[in-house]
Amino acid sequence: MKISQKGLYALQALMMLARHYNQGAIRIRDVAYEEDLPEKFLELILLEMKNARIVESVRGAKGGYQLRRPPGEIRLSEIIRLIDGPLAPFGDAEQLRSLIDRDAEHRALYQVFLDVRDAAAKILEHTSLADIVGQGPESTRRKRKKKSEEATVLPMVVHGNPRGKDA
Amino acid sequence: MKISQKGLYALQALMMLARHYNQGAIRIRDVAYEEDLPEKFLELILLEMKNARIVESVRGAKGGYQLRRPPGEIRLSEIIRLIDGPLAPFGDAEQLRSLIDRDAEHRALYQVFLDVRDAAAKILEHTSLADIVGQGPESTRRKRKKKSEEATVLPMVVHGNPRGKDA
DNA sequence: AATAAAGTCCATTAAATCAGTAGACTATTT
DNA sequence: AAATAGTCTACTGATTTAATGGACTTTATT
Repeated sequence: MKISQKGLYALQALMMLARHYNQGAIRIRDVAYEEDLPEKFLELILLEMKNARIVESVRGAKGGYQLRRPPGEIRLSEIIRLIDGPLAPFGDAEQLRSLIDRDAEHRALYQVFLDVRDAAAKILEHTSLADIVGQGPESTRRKRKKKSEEATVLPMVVHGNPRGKDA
Repeated sequence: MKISQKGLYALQALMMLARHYNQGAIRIRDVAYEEDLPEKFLELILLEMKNARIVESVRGAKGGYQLRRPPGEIRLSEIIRLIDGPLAPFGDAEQLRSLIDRDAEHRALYQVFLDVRDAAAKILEHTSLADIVGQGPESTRRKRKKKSEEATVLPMVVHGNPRGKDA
């Protein structure tokens, strides 16, 4: 799963609306200004999220957008799936399961893809907007672990990473 | 992280070479035929993997490609990073860490992205070609868990998935 | 030495996706 | 009626993706 610029904008916009939850409708212009997003592009994004019933709009003067549900009930997985599609790194979970059944030669590879998607899903299904804006009372998310176990992910040693990045 | 068609081809090609490890050089044509990949495209992919020192080539008649290291020492993360870039869903790990430091407003969001990338990295760094072709003796990978705990990832209930896919 | 086999390198391309922008239209408030 | 603000449709330029084609180089075999 890759999160596009558009996906990031969507998440930022919703975080802003979450911060202003229960303060009535917020104008697109204000969301765009506060989060520094391209206004016209944001317009399309909010429209899409309205159609997906994540936000609702108020038209006309004094109009704007607001969340349709409390921030604690909007999970990141929902937003990301809407804007950027399935969480799986290749295809979607359904396809992968089918390939694991049918394609004996590559079964193990697809199983790894599915494991990756499950790991991502586990995190993103359990994290809500409330968890990532300062003040949420209802928390979907289990607390971060302390600095003690920030284990580097590379116990296998050997050969190193040929690019400097993403170690 | 998204795995492209090209990335999948790369993985399939390397699985094939892993299956034929220690059998000398295999022609591009044979890899393409056995894995059903577009031959000319595969040519570019193998060249790229040669430059990354994952495979080596033998030129001229009786030439072909072979792995440069045993299948147990080639991790999926290495291949995917080469072809499709960083494992993080947005930017790379370095960037995310920097954003977590500098962007107070969105810190928690970027931390979630980093958590997702760490989860993917943990799986892909620990899985080698040997783990996903039938016969590998050296296994990098911890065994799959049994059918008992195939836990569905959605304990939060509520609202359901608006698309039918990738549940 | 000639030929065939095989990888290498360079250029091009059609289609899709991405990241917007523009403008006319509709609904609501003042 | 005027001003405000969301809605909808269309377009665009840039980039990426998934290839293809063809000339060139290297090596083995005859």
